Amino acid sequence: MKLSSIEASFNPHGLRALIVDHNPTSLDLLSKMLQVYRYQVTQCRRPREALSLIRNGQSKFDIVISGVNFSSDMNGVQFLEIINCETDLPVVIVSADDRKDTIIECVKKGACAYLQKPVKMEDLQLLWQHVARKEMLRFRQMKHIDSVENGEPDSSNGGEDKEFCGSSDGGPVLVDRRRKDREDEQDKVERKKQRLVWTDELHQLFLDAVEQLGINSLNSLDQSIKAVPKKVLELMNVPWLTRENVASHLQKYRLNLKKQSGHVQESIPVPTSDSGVSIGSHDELFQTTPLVTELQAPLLLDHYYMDLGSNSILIPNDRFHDPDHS
DNA sequence: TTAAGAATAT
DNA sequence: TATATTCTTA
Repeated sequence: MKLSSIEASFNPHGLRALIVDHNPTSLDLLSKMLQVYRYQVTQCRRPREALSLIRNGQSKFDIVISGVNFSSDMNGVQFLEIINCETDLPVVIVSADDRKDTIIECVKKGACAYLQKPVKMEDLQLLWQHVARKEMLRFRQMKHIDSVENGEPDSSNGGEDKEFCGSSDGGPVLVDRRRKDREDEQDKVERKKQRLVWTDELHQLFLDAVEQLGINSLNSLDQSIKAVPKKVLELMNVPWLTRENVASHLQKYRLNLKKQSGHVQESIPVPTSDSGVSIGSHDELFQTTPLVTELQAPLLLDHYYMDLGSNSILIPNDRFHDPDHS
């Protein structure tokens, strides 16, 4: 594993989060909030369900976000214990319980963070840090193991990779850390970063922004800076979108404008084939898209008007800044 | 030093 | 082709 591949986890995009909460409403709310930052969310009502999801390995996760109070079943602290014993997934506890004892107990049992309800967007945006931290830790461990395998001197333990651990619920579990690490590494590679898809909703926001700014000045002689990526991005107000995303889209948009206006305007040269016939017709995408009504636009506009109950919201304008890009 | 816009890569 | 990334310029 190279460091660069670790750094791929230095942002929330595509991180697979398993969220566990007995209350369907807060489960749903948390899910929506996480999706704003493009976490891949799996919901779960009961800890036991969550455990079997993790154990059967069908779906992999990068982080677990759990409540503490569950009506029946096992409680959150037990759940936390078991997960920590069987896996090295980072576990974040979310609860309205602000008693110091509870918090301390959770941290003692291995919670990597304890978030007070109501959860803030900023809290969720930063959860990737816990995944990254574990990732780097694993990296160090692996380097260590490899050096032991290569017969290099080792001052600490004798290269013991197996851990024996009892669990209150399913009997003892034998974990081969080394094998698991390899699997997880493979897994990490498989977590491809998502390629942006310009959905109708997204494109409509783009169009709205461009329109507000005034159609771009095709030649830069026009002093009033109009539809430039940064401005468009700001107006669109989609937290996970990057300037580069918009720039790329804008480039294509302008190209298509040019093509289309070629039919009307003489001043702008139109690409022609050998036969002198104008080539390149319209691109569907940039034809007049039907206006998206609030009802029709599900997730995306949801982000705009999402009501988080207590204080209505909210999409923070300061987007996450990818350190890779700086 | 930032960001726009073009060119190029995937 | 659509989108991402890199390069050049301001």
